[in-house]
Amino acid sequence: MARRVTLRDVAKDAGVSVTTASLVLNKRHSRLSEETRRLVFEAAERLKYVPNQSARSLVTKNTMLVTLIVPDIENLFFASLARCLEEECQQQGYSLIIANSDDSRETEHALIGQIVARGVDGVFLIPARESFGRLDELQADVASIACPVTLLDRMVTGGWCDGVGFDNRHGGSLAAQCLIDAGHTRIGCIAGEGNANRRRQGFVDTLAAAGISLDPRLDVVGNYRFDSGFAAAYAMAQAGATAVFCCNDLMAAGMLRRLGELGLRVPEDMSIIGYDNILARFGMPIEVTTVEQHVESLAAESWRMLYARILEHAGDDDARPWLSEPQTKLLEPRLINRGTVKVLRGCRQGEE
Amino acid sequence: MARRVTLRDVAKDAGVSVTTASLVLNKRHSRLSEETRRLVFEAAERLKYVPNQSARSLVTKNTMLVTLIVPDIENLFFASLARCLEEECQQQGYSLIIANSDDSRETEHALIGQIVARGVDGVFLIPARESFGRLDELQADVASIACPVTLLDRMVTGGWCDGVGFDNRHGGSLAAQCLIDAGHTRIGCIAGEGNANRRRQGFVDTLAAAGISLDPRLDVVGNYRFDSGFAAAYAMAQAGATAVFCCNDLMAAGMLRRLGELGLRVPEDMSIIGYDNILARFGMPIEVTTVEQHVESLAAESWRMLYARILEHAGDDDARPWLSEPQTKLLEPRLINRGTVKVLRGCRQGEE
DNA sequence: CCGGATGGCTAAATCCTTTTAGCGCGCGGA
DNA sequence: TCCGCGCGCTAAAAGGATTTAGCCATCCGG
Repeated sequence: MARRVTLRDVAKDAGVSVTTASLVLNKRHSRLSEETRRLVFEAAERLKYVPNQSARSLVTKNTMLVTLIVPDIENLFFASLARCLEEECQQQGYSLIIANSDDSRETEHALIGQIVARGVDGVFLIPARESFGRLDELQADVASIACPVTLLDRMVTGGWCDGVGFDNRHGGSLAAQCLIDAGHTRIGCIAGEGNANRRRQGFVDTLAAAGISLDPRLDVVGNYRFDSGFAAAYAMAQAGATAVFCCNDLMAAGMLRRLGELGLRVPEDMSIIGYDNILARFGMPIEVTTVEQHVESLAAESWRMLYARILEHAGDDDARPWLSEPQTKLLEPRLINRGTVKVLRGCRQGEE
Repeated sequence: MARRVTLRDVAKDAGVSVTTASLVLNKRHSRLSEETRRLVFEAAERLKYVPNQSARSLVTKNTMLVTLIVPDIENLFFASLARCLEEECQQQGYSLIIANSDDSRETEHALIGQIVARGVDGVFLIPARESFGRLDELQADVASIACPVTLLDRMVTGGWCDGVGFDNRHGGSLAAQCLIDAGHTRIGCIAGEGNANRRRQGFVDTLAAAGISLDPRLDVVGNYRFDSGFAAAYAMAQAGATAVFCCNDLMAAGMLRRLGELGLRVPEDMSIIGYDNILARFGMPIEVTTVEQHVESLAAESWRMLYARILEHAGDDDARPWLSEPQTKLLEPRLINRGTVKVLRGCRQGEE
């Protein structure tokens, strides 16, 4: 293969030393004449010089690579997140390696091993579900990574690692408040493991504060997928719920569909609140009142945090910087009203 | 930062030369005593040695990185594909960098520039929509890449570059045959740019061969998204179609939903065929007869092709290997019957 | 006229591996 | 005795950048 153009070639062509060429091209022109700079740039241009990233990494010790470990990119929320993160990284010249842990502790462990070997500059980690109960293993793995790590969306409040996520309890409470304000009292909820459960918690607490309790028959466990919303719809309607809080939009979509099949109208016969506001991004403009998690913000905020760490890390010769004082940032979700919550007669509030 | 353990450290610890250590660890034990090998392995183990990939890349000239340029990872089909490709690559020890072109020619161009700079070992490229009409630019970009490139899903039959995709015309023809066999004659189609249009072509041709023509009012242009299926449903029903071919499942889902709202039953009042069979992977088990594109096969096949090229490429000192004779592989889609096509009375075929 | 500062540039060291070329030794055959 | 060979191992080069230390003029102030 025709050898690639090296810096030496450029230097020779420009009639200067390799050092000078490097200095010019990296804009480190401490004291270089305009003339010399022009010569080097022209030579580089003419020869179509592209620096060898491996060689550069070898000496600068940064690879301009960031890894994202995601449980499953085939999850709409994570797909969106990956998209936004990639954009953020790209803007600063970093490339994003994406790897799926498949929610498996073992796979996650293996991937982290690879990361160590490859020596990336930073890591976004969305812990696998299987790591929830195996915190010590996860921590050990993270500790073995020689570059900054930021936890995303899950397990972010541990305080042992940088983390950015959403305030799920507060999101649940927003949903509850919306239903309370609309005068609902027979309310259902379909939750699920992890964050969904936190949403449910905020939801339940807020209802309780308003003197409303969740009928156990209306308090079901979902799986974040369309089918569990679909499956739960009938029982909800049967049990006489007037409103249901679905802990993500996909379950809400399943429920909407099933209700439609059952001949029930939303919101006339049943009010629905979803969570995520992710469907629209995928060309599925399901009209449902929902608690939005602004993915762009999550991506921007976490990159900001990781990038800052990467910069710190570069200029240090001692300990792991982010072990010093891990940061946690919780973003606030926001209710988006799309009219699938019916205001019950005689229960209007706030308006005269 | 505590300097990472290098090969020199291992060698010193094991009491051998760096060369020997390298030889042992890379399993190139041409002629090394069992004893020496043990020593080196133990030292490496003890010191937790991890080779520096940058240094290795510098000399071996391969980075163990593969890039996937995808128009938009927030497209269900591409998300699935990315997932599968990542798995394939991972298995051979390669990491996958994912970058979104956003269907923009300019972004694609910029990304390819980065690829050249980073020097990855292989590239999966799903061309941006904007590149469809600017083939020469795309070709120039691809030619500038110094490693094997495989086109995926789009523009794969050009013959100027390796490519793997599905036979879209044939897929369309499968859909048509299904409807013909069921005795439908007033048939609608919602297509779209690119592959959808190829599917439509196969569909139309096969219908024509059976003496059926598509009413122009029933021949609409979609955008691959839920909403365009949703929007087209009413017109289809109005115009008296008994069956509609939706060129992807998302449009089929939109149509199903709208038909439901209109009080029309599927398949009793309207038969529907989708395309992709992608929704189930995302937890949306929409029951619709569809033409399946087996994503795993696409991923496996394209990785096989790319990997073979990477191996060729490694051992060559001359021309670009894949310029010699580009390969094209078309995979066959498959009809999955899920009962959303009604067999019209008096038109049964094949069964007695 | 001299010493020191400064401007413009470069030689050489360094980063860490892989890989090539070959060294020294013991042994078997001539 | 000597040659050649295979074995086990290693010194040194190569790979392409960044970075440190410093050289040589010129210029300015005293």
